[in-house]
Amino acid sequence: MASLQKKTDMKERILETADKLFYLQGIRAIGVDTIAAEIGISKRTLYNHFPSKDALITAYLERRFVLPQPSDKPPAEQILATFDSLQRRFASKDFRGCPFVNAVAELGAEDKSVRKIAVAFKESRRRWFRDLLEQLGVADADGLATQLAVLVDGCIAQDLVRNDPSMARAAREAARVLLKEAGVKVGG
Amino acid sequence: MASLQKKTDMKERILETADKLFYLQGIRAIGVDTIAAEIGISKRTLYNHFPSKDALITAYLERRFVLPQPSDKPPAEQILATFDSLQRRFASKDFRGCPFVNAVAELGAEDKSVRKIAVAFKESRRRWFRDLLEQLGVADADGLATQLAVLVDGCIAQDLVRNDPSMARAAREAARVLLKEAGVKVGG
DNA sequence: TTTCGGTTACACAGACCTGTGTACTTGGGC
DNA sequence: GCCCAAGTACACAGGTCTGTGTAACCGAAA
Repeated sequence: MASLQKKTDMKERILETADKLFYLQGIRAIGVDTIAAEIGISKRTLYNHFPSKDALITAYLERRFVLPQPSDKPPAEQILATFDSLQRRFASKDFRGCPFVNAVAELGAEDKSVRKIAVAFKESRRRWFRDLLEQLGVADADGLATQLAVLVDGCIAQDLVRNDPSMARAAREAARVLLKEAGVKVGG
Repeated sequence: MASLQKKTDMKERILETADKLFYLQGIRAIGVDTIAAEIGISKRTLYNHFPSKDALITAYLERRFVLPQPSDKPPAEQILATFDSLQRRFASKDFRGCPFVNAVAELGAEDKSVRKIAVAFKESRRRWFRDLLEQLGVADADGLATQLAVLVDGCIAQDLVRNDPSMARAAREAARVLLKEAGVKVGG
Protein backbone atom coordinates (compact mmCIF):
# COMPACT_ATOMS: atom_id res chain seq x y z
CA MET A 1 0.00 0.00 0.00
CA ALA A 2 3.00 2.24 0.10
CA SER A 3 2.59 2.88 -3.59
CA LEU A 4 -1.04 3.85 -3.13
CA GLN A 5 0.01 6.18 -0.34
CA LYS A 6 2.60 7.69 -2.63
CA LYS A 7 -0.03 8.04 -5.31
CA THR A 8 -2.36 10.09 -3.15
CA ASP A 9 0.60 12.11 -1.98
CA MET A 10 1.45 12.97 -5.55
CA LYS A 11 -2.14 13.91 -6.31
CA GLU A 12 -2.20 16.15 -3.28
CA ARG A 13 1.11 17.75 -4.20
CA ILE A 14 -0.24 18.52 -7.66
CA LEU A 15 -3.37 20.04 -6.16
CA GLU A 16 -1.42 22.12 -3.66
CA THR A 17 0.75 23.56 -6.39
CA ALA A 18 -2.14 24.10 -8.77
CA ASP A 19 -3.98 25.89 -5.98
CA LYS A 20 -1.12 28.23 -5.29
CA LEU A 21 -0.54 29.10 -8.93
CA PHE A 22 -4.17 29.23 -10.06
CA TYR A 23 -5.15 31.40 -7.14
CA LEU A 24 -2.26 33.83 -7.23
CA GLN A 25 -1.84 34.20 -10.96
CA GLY A 26 -5.14 33.12 -12.47
CA ILE A 27 -6.43 29.89 -13.95
CA ARG A 28 -6.00 30.95 -17.55
CA ALA A 29 -2.58 32.41 -16.87
CA ILE A 30 -1.13 29.12 -15.64
CA GLY A 31 -0.46 26.19 -17.96
CA VAL A 32 -0.12 22.59 -16.88
CA ASP A 33 3.56 22.71 -17.89
CA THR A 34 4.12 25.45 -15.33
CA ILE A 35 2.49 23.41 -12.59
CA ALA A 36 4.49 20.28 -13.42
CA ALA A 37 7.72 22.26 -13.61
CA GLU A 38 7.03 23.90 -10.24
CA ILE A 39 6.74 20.47 -8.59
CA GLY A 40 9.56 19.03 -10.64
CA ILE A 41 7.51 16.24 -12.20
CA SER A 42 6.84 15.46 -15.81
CA LYS A 43 3.70 16.68 -17.51
CA ARG A 44 2.89 13.02 -18.19
CA THR A 45 2.62 12.32 -14.48
CA LEU A 46 0.24 15.21 -14.02
CA TYR A 47 -1.99 13.88 -16.77
CA ASN A 48 -1.86 10.42 -15.16
CA HIS A 49 -3.55 11.92 -12.09
CA PHE A 50 -5.94 14.33 -13.76
CA PRO A 51 -7.48 13.58 -17.14
CA SER A 52 -7.55 17.24 -18.20
CA LYS A 53 -6.88 20.75 -17.04
CA ASP A 54 -10.61 21.17 -16.53
CA ALA A 55 -10.60 18.32 -14.03
CA LEU A 56 -7.72 19.97 -12.23
CA ILE A 57 -9.60 23.27 -12.09
CA THR A 58 -12.66 21.56 -10.66
CA ALA A 59 -10.56 19.74 -8.04
CA TYR A 60 -8.86 23.02 -7.15
CA LEU A 61 -12.18 24.72 -6.48
CA GLU A 62 -13.54 21.74 -4.56
CA ARG A 63 -10.48 21.84 -2.36
CA ARG A 64 -11.18 25.51 -1.68
CA PHE A 65 -14.71 24.67 -0.57
CA VAL A 66 -14.00 24.86 3.17
CA LEU A 67 -16.81 25.44 5.62
CA PRO A 68 -16.27 27.44 8.82
CA GLN A 69 -15.46 25.37 11.89
CA PRO A 70 -18.39 24.91 14.26
CA SER A 71 -17.81 27.01 17.34
CA ASP A 72 -19.39 27.41 20.76
CA LYS A 73 -18.77 31.13 20.84
CA PRO A 74 -21.88 33.32 20.87
CA PRO A 75 -23.43 33.52 17.37
CA ALA A 76 -23.16 37.30 17.13
CA GLU A 77 -19.49 37.04 17.98
CA GLN A 78 -18.97 34.38 15.32
CA ILE A 79 -20.60 36.57 12.72
CA LEU A 80 -18.45 39.59 13.49
CA ALA A 81 -15.34 37.42 13.81
CA THR A 82 -15.84 36.52 10.14
CA PHE A 83 -14.85 40.05 9.21
CA ASP A 84 -11.89 40.09 11.60
CA SER A 85 -10.66 36.92 9.99
CA LEU A 86 -11.09 38.49 6.55
CA GLN A 87 -9.13 41.53 7.63
CA ARG A 88 -6.21 39.33 8.70
CA ARG A 89 -6.30 37.50 5.39
CA PHE A 90 -6.43 40.77 3.45
CA ALA A 91 -3.21 41.80 5.18
CA SER A 92 -1.39 38.81 3.68
CA LYS A 93 0.25 39.44 0.34
CA ASP A 94 -1.04 36.04 -0.75
CA PHE A 95 -4.66 37.11 -0.66
CA ARG A 96 -6.16 37.73 -4.06
CA GLY A 97 -9.90 37.78 -3.70
CA CYS A 98 -12.45 34.98 -3.70
CA PRO A 99 -11.28 32.03 -5.81
CA PHE A 100 -14.86 31.22 -6.80
CA VAL A 101 -15.71 34.72 -7.94
CA ASN A 102 -12.39 34.95 -9.75
CA ALA A 103 -12.97 31.64 -11.49
CA VAL A 104 -16.41 32.69 -12.70
CA ALA A 105 -15.00 36.04 -13.84
CA GLU A 106 -12.18 34.31 -15.72
CA LEU A 107 -13.96 31.38 -17.25
CA GLY A 108 -17.26 33.01 -18.06
CA ALA A 109 -20.79 31.91 -17.38
CA GLU A 110 -20.74 29.19 -20.00
CA ASP A 111 -18.63 27.01 -17.73
CA LYS A 112 -21.44 25.19 -15.95
CA SER A 113 -19.49 23.06 -13.48
CA VAL A 114 -17.39 25.95 -12.21
CA ARG A 115 -20.41 28.15 -11.71
CA LYS A 116 -22.22 25.35 -9.93
CA ILE A 117 -19.44 25.01 -7.36
CA ALA A 118 -19.26 28.77 -6.93
CA VAL A 119 -23.01 29.06 -6.33
CA ALA A 120 -22.89 26.20 -3.83
CA PHE A 121 -20.10 27.90 -1.93
CA LYS A 122 -21.86 31.25 -1.76
CA GLU A 123 -25.06 29.60 -0.67
CA SER A 124 -23.30 27.56 2.02
CA ARG A 125 -21.89 30.69 3.61
CA ARG A 126 -25.22 32.45 3.44
CA ARG A 127 -26.79 29.47 5.18
CA TRP A 128 -24.11 29.52 7.84
CA PHE A 129 -25.05 33.13 8.58
CA ARG A 130 -28.74 32.29 8.52
CA ASP A 131 -28.40 29.45 11.02
CA LEU A 132 -26.55 31.69 13.45
CA LEU A 133 -29.16 34.43 13.04
CA GLU A 134 -31.93 31.94 13.71
CA GLN A 135 -30.20 30.96 16.91
CA LEU A 136 -30.32 34.64 17.80
CA GLY A 137 -34.05 34.74 17.12
CA VAL A 138 -33.75 37.29 14.34
CA ALA A 139 -37.10 37.68 12.59
CA ASP A 140 -35.89 37.87 8.97
CA ALA A 141 -32.83 35.65 9.38
CA ASP A 142 -32.83 34.76 5.72
CA GLY A 143 -32.84 38.34 4.49
CA LEU A 144 -30.21 39.50 6.93
CA ALA A 145 -28.03 36.52 6.07
CA THR A 146 -28.11 37.62 2.43
CA GLN A 147 -27.09 41.13 3.43
CA LEU A 148 -24.16 39.80 5.44
CA ALA A 149 -23.09 37.63 2.53
CA VAL A 150 -23.17 40.73 0.33
CA LEU A 151 -20.95 42.55 2.82
CA VAL A 152 -18.45 39.69 2.80
CA ASP A 153 -18.13 39.58 -0.98
CA GLY A 154 -18.15 43.34 -1.16
CA CYS A 155 -15.15 43.87 1.05
CA ILE A 156 -13.34 41.01 -0.69
CA ALA A 157 -13.86 42.62 -4.09
CA GLN A 158 -12.82 46.01 -2.77
CA ASP A 159 -9.68 44.59 -1.22
CA LEU A 160 -8.85 42.69 -4.38
CA VAL A 161 -8.79 45.94 -6.30
CA ARG A 162 -7.49 48.36 -3.68
CA ASN A 163 -5.36 46.15 -1.46
CA ASP A 164 -6.87 47.85 1.54
CA PRO A 165 -7.57 45.57 4.53
CA SER A 166 -9.60 48.32 6.19
CA MET A 167 -12.42 47.37 3.82
CA ALA A 168 -13.04 44.45 6.18
CA ARG A 169 -13.41 46.86 9.09
CA ALA A 170 -15.94 48.91 7.13
CA ALA A 171 -17.92 45.77 6.35
CA ARG A 172 -17.73 44.68 9.97
CA GLU A 173 -19.06 48.02 11.15
CA ALA A 174 -21.93 47.81 8.68
CA ALA A 175 -22.68 44.28 9.86
CA ARG A 176 -22.71 45.48 13.46
CA VAL A 177 -25.27 48.17 12.64
CA LEU A 178 -27.47 45.71 10.73
CA LEU A 179 -27.35 43.24 13.62
CA LYS A 180 -28.22 45.92 16.16
CA GLU A 181 -31.09 47.12 14.01
CA ALA A 182 -32.37 43.52 13.88
CA GLY A 183 -32.50 43.47 17.66
CA VAL A 184 -29.30 41.55 18.32
CA LYS A 185 -27.32 42.60 21.37
CA VAL A 186 -23.80 43.01 20.15
CA GLY A 187 -20.53 44.12 21.73
CA GLY A 188 -17.51 45.98 20.20
CA MET B 1 -12.53 65.84 -43.00
CA ALA B 2 -14.85 63.01 -43.89
CA SER B 3 -11.93 60.63 -43.77
CA LEU B 4 -11.03 61.78 -40.27
CA GLN B 5 -14.62 61.24 -39.25
CA LYS B 6 -14.46 57.75 -40.67
CA LYS B 7 -11.23 57.11 -38.79
CA THR B 8 -12.73 57.92 -35.42
CA ASP B 9 -15.75 55.90 -36.37
CA MET B 10 -13.56 52.90 -37.00
CA LYS B 11 -11.76 53.33 -33.70
CA GLU B 12 -15.07 53.57 -31.93
CA ARG B 13 -16.40 50.51 -33.72
CA ILE B 14 -13.35 48.54 -32.63
CA LEU B 15 -13.79 49.70 -29.06
CA GLU B 16 -17.49 48.88 -29.04
CA THR B 17 -16.85 45.38 -30.24
CA ALA B 18 -13.88 44.85 -27.95
CA ASP B 19 -16.04 46.02 -25.06
CA LYS B 20 -18.80 43.59 -25.83
CA LEU B 21 -16.49 40.61 -26.27
CA PHE B 22 -14.04 41.41 -23.45
CA TYR B 23 -16.84 42.04 -21.01
CA LEU B 24 -19.04 39.08 -21.86
CA GLN B 25 -16.37 36.47 -22.46
CA GLY B 26 -13.29 37.72 -20.69
CA ILE B 27 -10.22 39.64 -21.78
CA ARG B 28 -7.95 36.62 -21.97
CA ALA B 29 -10.58 34.56 -23.73
CA ILE B 30 -10.84 36.94 -26.68
CA GLY B 31 -8.09 37.34 -29.25
CA VAL B 32 -7.63 40.29 -31.53
CA ASP B 33 -8.51 38.08 -34.49
CA THR B 34 -11.90 37.43 -32.95
CA ILE B 35 -12.57 41.14 -32.52
CA ALA B 36 -11.50 41.96 -36.08
CA ALA B 37 -13.57 39.10 -37.48
CA GLU B 38 -16.64 40.22 -35.52
CA ILE B 39 -16.45 43.68 -37.11
CA GLY B 40 -15.47 42.29 -40.49
CA ILE B 41 -12.20 44.19 -40.73
CA SER B 42 -8.67 42.91 -41.15
CA LYS B 43 -6.43 42.44 -38.16
CA ARG B 44 -4.06 44.94 -39.77
CA THR B 45 -6.65 47.68 -39.49
CA LEU B 46 -7.13 46.94 -35.82
CA TYR B 47 -3.40 47.24 -35.22
CA ASN B 48 -3.37 50.51 -37.16
CA HIS B 49 -5.69 51.97 -34.52
CA PHE B 50 -4.26 50.34 -31.41
CA PRO B 51 -0.57 49.53 -31.08
CA SER B 52 -1.17 46.43 -29.00
CA LYS B 53 -3.82 44.37 -27.28
CA ASP B 54 -2.77 45.95 -23.99
CA ALA B 55 -3.61 49.38 -25.38
CA LEU B 56 -7.00 48.06 -26.44
CA ILE B 57 -7.62 46.64 -22.97
CA THR B 58 -6.73 49.95 -21.38
CA ALA B 59 -8.99 51.86 -23.77
CA TYR B 60 -11.78 49.38 -23.05
CA LEU B 61 -11.56 50.02 -19.32
CA GLU B 62 -11.27 53.78 -19.78
CA ARG B 63 -14.42 53.72 -21.87
CA ARG B 64 -16.16 51.89 -19.02
CA PHE B 65 -15.14 54.61 -16.58
CA VAL B 66 -18.49 56.39 -16.56
CA LEU B 67 -19.44 58.64 -13.68
CA PRO B 68 -23.06 58.95 -12.51
CA GLN B 69 -24.98 61.85 -14.01
CA PRO B 70 -25.37 64.81 -11.65
CA SER B 71 -28.96 64.95 -10.47
CA ASP B 72 -31.16 67.36 -8.56
CA LYS B 73 -33.04 64.58 -6.84
CA PRO B 74 -32.61 64.39 -3.05
CA PRO B 75 -29.24 62.84 -2.15
CA ALA B 76 -30.73 59.96 -0.15
CA GLU B 77 -32.91 59.10 -3.11
CA GLN B 78 -29.92 59.16 -5.45
CA ILE B 79 -28.06 56.78 -3.18
CA LEU B 80 -30.86 54.26 -2.99
CA ALA B 81 -31.58 54.63 -6.72
CA THR B 82 -28.08 53.27 -7.33
CA PHE B 83 -29.25 49.89 -6.13
CA ASP B 84 -32.45 50.03 -8.15
CA SER B 85 -30.38 50.74 -11.22
CA LEU B 86 -28.11 47.79 -10.38
CA GLN B 87 -31.10 45.52 -10.00
CA ARG B 88 -32.31 46.45 -13.47
CA ARG B 89 -28.87 45.79 -14.91
CA PHE B 90 -28.64 42.44 -13.13
CA ALA B 91 -31.84 41.40 -14.84
CA SER B 92 -30.20 41.79 -18.25
CA LYS B 93 -28.54 38.69 -19.59
CA ASP B 94 -25.66 40.89 -20.71
CA PHE B 95 -24.62 41.76 -17.19
CA ARG B 96 -21.51 39.96 -16.06
CA GLY B 97 -20.18 41.71 -13.00
CA CYS B 98 -17.89 44.70 -12.66
CA PRO B 99 -15.49 45.00 -15.60
CA PHE B 100 -12.80 46.48 -13.38
CA VAL B 101 -12.97 43.76 -10.75
CA ASN B 102 -13.08 41.12 -13.49
CA ALA B 103 -10.06 42.63 -15.22
CA VAL B 104 -8.03 42.64 -12.02
CA ALA B 105 -9.13 39.07 -11.29
CA GLU B 106 -8.13 37.97 -14.78
CA LEU B 107 -4.92 39.85 -15.31
CA GLY B 108 -3.52 39.65 -11.82
CA ALA B 109 -2.07 42.29 -9.58
CA GLU B 110 1.12 42.59 -11.58
CA ASP B 111 -0.71 44.54 -14.27
CA LYS B 112 -0.16 48.02 -12.89
CA SER B 113 -2.08 50.11 -15.40
CA VAL B 114 -5.21 47.99 -15.20
CA ARG B 115 -5.18 48.04 -11.43
CA LYS B 116 -4.66 51.78 -11.42
CA ILE B 117 -7.78 52.36 -13.50
CA ALA B 118 -9.76 49.94 -11.34
CA VAL B 119 -8.71 51.66 -8.11
CA ALA B 120 -9.57 55.06 -9.59
CA PHE B 121 -13.01 53.85 -10.56
CA LYS B 122 -13.76 52.37 -7.15
CA GLU B 123 -12.56 55.51 -5.47
CA SER B 124 -14.61 57.76 -7.73
CA ARG B 125 -17.79 55.95 -6.79
CA ARG B 126 -16.93 56.05 -3.12
CA ARG B 127 -16.38 59.80 -3.42
CA TRP B 128 -19.69 60.21 -5.19
CA PHE B 129 -21.39 58.56 -2.21
CA ARG B 130 -19.37 60.64 0.22
CA ASP B 131 -20.32 63.93 -1.42
CA LEU B 132 -24.00 63.07 -1.24
CA LEU B 133 -23.66 62.03 2.40
CA GLU B 134 -21.93 65.30 3.22
CA GLN B 135 -24.85 67.16 1.65
CA LEU B 136 -27.02 65.21 4.06
CA GLY B 137 -24.90 66.32 7.00
CA VAL B 138 -23.87 62.78 7.93
CA ALA B 139 -21.16 62.85 10.59
CA ASP B 140 -18.92 60.08 9.27
CA ALA B 141 -19.66 60.56 5.59
CA ASP B 142 -16.37 59.00 4.59
CA GLY B 143 -16.88 55.81 6.58
CA LEU B 144 -20.46 55.36 5.47
CA ALA B 145 -19.49 55.97 1.85
CA THR B 146 -17.01 53.12 2.12
CA GLN B 147 -19.72 50.86 3.52
CA LEU B 148 -22.05 51.75 0.65
CA ALA B 149 -19.29 51.04 -1.86
CA VAL B 150 -18.81 47.65 -0.22
CA LEU B 151 -22.52 46.94 -0.60
CA VAL B 152 -22.40 47.84 -4.28
CA ASP B 153 -19.49 45.55 -5.08
CA GLY B 154 -20.91 42.86 -2.85
CA CYS B 155 -24.21 42.55 -4.64
CA ILE B 156 -22.42 42.73 -8.00
CA ALA B 157 -20.15 39.82 -7.06
CA GLN B 158 -23.09 37.84 -5.71
CA ASP B 159 -25.10 38.42 -8.86
CA LEU B 160 -22.15 37.51 -11.05
CA VAL B 161 -22.01 34.09 -9.41
CA ARG B 162 -25.68 33.45 -8.68
CA ASN B 163 -27.46 35.40 -11.42
CA ASP B 164 -29.89 36.63 -8.83
CA PRO B 165 -31.01 40.26 -9.24
CA SER B 166 -32.59 40.21 -5.78
CA MET B 167 -29.08 40.64 -4.40
CA ALA B 168 -29.45 44.31 -5.35
CA ARG B 169 -32.62 44.54 -3.26
CA ALA B 170 -30.82 43.03 -0.27
CA ALA B 171 -28.00 45.56 -0.66
CA ARG B 172 -30.52 48.37 -1.00
CA GLU B 173 -32.27 47.34 2.18
CA ALA B 174 -28.96 47.21 4.04
CA ALA B 175 -28.09 50.65 2.69
CA ARG B 176 -31.45 51.98 3.88
CA VAL B 177 -30.78 50.72 7.40
CA LEU B 178 -27.28 52.18 7.44
CA LEU B 179 -28.60 55.56 6.26
CA LYS B 180 -31.36 55.58 8.86
CA GLU B 181 -28.89 54.68 11.58
CA ALA B 182 -26.72 57.61 10.44
CA GLY B 183 -29.65 59.93 10.99
CA VAL B 184 -30.77 60.32 7.39
CA LYS B 185 -34.48 60.60 6.81
CA VAL B 186 -35.25 58.10 4.11
CA GLY B 187 -38.37 56.91 2.37
CA GLY B 188 -39.30 53.43 1.01
C1' DT C 1 15.27 -12.38 -10.21
C1' DT C 2 11.50 -11.17 -12.49
C1' DT C 3 7.60 -8.39 -12.83
C1' DC C 4 5.02 -4.32 -12.73
C1' DG C 5 3.06 0.20 -11.40
C1' DG C 6 4.52 4.68 -11.38
C1' DT C 7 7.48 7.87 -13.22
C1' DT C 8 10.62 10.19 -16.57
C1' DA C 9 12.41 12.32 -20.87
C1' DC C 10 11.16 13.98 -24.91
C1' DA C 11 9.12 14.53 -29.24
C1' DC C 12 5.09 15.85 -31.42
C1' DA C 13 0.38 17.16 -33.20
C1' DG C 14 -2.75 20.69 -33.66
C1' DA C 15 -4.59 24.67 -32.06
C1' DC C 16 -4.38 29.40 -30.81
C1' DC C 17 -2.07 33.69 -29.69
C1' DT C 18 0.20 38.52 -30.67
C1' DG C 19 2.28 41.18 -33.82
C1' DT C 20 4.57 42.24 -38.48
C1' DG C 21 5.54 42.54 -43.46
C1' DT C 22 3.92 43.28 -48.04
C1' DA C 23 1.55 43.94 -52.05
C1' DC C 24 -2.99 45.13 -53.49
C1' DT C 25 -7.49 47.73 -53.75
C1' DT C 26 -10.66 51.52 -53.15
C1' DG C 27 -12.74 55.93 -52.78
C1' DG C 28 -12.71 60.88 -51.80
C1' DG C 29 -10.23 65.34 -52.60
C1' DC C 30 -7.18 67.97 -55.77
C1' DG D 1 -7.16 61.75 -64.24
C1' DC D 2 -4.14 61.39 -60.25
C1' DC D 3 -2.84 61.04 -55.49
C1' DC D 4 -2.98 59.27 -51.12
C1' DA D 5 -4.84 57.73 -46.87
C1' DA D 6 -7.29 53.95 -45.24
C1' DG D 7 -8.35 49.41 -45.48
C1' DT D 8 -7.80 44.51 -47.35
C1' DA D 9 -5.86 39.90 -48.07
C1' DC D 10 -2.76 36.86 -46.63
C1' DA D 11 1.37 34.84 -45.31
C1' DC D 12 4.40 34.27 -41.61
C1' DA D 13 7.43 34.41 -37.39
C1' DG D 14 7.72 32.95 -32.90
C1' DG D 15 5.52 31.93 -28.97
C1' DT D 16 2.11 29.44 -25.94
C1' DC D 17 -1.23 26.10 -24.93
C1' DT D 18 -3.49 21.18 -24.12
C1' DG D 19 -3.01 16.64 -24.67
C1' DT D 20 -0.80 12.19 -26.54
C1' DG D 21 2.62 8.68 -27.85
C1' DT D 22 6.65 6.08 -26.78
C1' DA D 23 10.60 4.06 -24.93
C1' DA D 24 13.32 3.84 -20.99
C1' DC D 25 13.87 3.63 -15.96
C1' DC D 26 13.45 2.53 -11.01
C1' DG D 27 12.09 0.53 -6.79
C1' DA D 28 9.38 -2.59 -4.39
C1' DA D 29 6.87 -6.79 -4.05
C1' DA D 30 6.40 -11.67 -5.47
